Amino acid sequence: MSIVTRFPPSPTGYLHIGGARTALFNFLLARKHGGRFILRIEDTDQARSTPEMTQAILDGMRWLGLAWDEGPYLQSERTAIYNDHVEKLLASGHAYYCDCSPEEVDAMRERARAAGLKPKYDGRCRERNLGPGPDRVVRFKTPQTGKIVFDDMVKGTIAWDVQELDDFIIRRADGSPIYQLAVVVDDALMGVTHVLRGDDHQSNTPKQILLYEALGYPLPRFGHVPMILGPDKKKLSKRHGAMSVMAYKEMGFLPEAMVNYLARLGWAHGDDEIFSLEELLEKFSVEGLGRSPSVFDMHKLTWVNSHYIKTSSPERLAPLVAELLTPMLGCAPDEDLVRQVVPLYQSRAKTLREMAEAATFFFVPTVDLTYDAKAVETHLGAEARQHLTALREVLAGITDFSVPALEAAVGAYLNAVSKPFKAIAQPLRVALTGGTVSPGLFETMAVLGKDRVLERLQHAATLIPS
RNA sequence: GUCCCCAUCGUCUAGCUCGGUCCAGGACACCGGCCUUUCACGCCGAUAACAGGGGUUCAAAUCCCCUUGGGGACGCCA
Repeated sequence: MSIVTRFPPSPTGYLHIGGARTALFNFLLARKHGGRFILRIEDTDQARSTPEMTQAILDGMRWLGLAWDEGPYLQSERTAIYNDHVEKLLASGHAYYCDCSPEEVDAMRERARAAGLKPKYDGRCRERNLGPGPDRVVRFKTPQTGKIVFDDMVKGTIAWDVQELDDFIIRRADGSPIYQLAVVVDDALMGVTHVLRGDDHQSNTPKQILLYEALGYPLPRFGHVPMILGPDKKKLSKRHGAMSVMAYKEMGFLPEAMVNYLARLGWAHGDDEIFSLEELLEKFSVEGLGRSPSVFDMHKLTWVNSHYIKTSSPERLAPLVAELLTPMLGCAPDEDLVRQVVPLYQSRAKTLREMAEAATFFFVPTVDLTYDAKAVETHLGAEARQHLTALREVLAGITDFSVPALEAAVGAYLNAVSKPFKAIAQPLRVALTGGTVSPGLFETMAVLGKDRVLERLQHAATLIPS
């Protein structure tokens, strides 16, 4: 049997961490078995759905590399299909019209809650045989006795007493379908065989199973993955900071790092930690999914990201860093220079943004270079001035600015004045970079180039009071 | 409140299906040390968990029950 999965986000928000992980799992499940992965936009709530969010979700999916095979389908364009099904349900006696006002229903729920019972609609319109009319919703006629049992792909057998359910609405008074109806109809019609979704949908499953049965459609397999929690162990939400997957792009995370981290949140394959998308395709299986909620850990995400930064080619990283650098510099940096700078930071930066920020001194003109006052004060004194001036002459005399040549030249100077490298390292660094932290000095000088090195040495000398 | 689900280091987790090989393994973080021109990287090392209580059994992290704790759901949202 061919597997068909889907990811059905609601365009009422961005593609967030939890949604992205669900999408990933569904993508992997389908692709691993040569099946199809469908993207469907659940915008039946016209009041809260926006095209901008749909676009944002698509952008997020693309950034992560989660290519869908079908869709995106828009539920808002399928109203007629849902209505056909509502009519079928009405005709077969599985549904009925109800004219209770929202206030009346609220009151019922309130009473039930006060009595220590589960808040439910009491079914008072069940046998009234109401026809269509304004302000009338359609409710599903939930069986009054029985159990619904299903075998969850991740949690095993789950059972519900049908008495926990009430006659839920399947079509609004304005004629639009409710989620429960729309998902079932679409999943059935689109041939979805496996529904992997968040835990928060677990309680919807019995209702949906009832709908499948009433409609005479075959049931898919359901699987509910636990929620992703914030550091406070509460459901991850905006309170916990960046939720949009694209926000992580802005923060300098690589999509492959995001995918890798997300995959490991709630899923494991032995002790393995690093997975490319290809490896995930090969190793993913629902058996590896965990049953308990997991906490989103920025530290580990960052570590995964630093791993990919270290192992990616400078060619891959350079354009991404340039993109981040542009707004910081006010203009696009020289791509070739970026390519030379990136390797110096691959083991030093944990995010691309960090890399861009740390490397700005390579790109700003010497006159605009910011010198850290504290650094200048502690490292640029009278003695430093002498060394820097002398070093400038030494360096002016060589044409080969390769790392070994620079090492040799500086080494010879140090020998002549019998000083250890330590004596000039920090002054040199401050003079060249404006601060006390940078990649290795010789690499830095090599990339900076002769002209700018001499320029900065001269400029730095002017900062030292004589 | 009612119902559903869950429960191994601070965090992600392996182990649980087929109880012994687990005085519980890996990773991140944290803390030490080494390396060293700064910062990183790298390497070495340390601290750290089977929620509690009952069973079953020769033997339980692994099976059963209860308690506690956590999460989710109870919408004319999805």
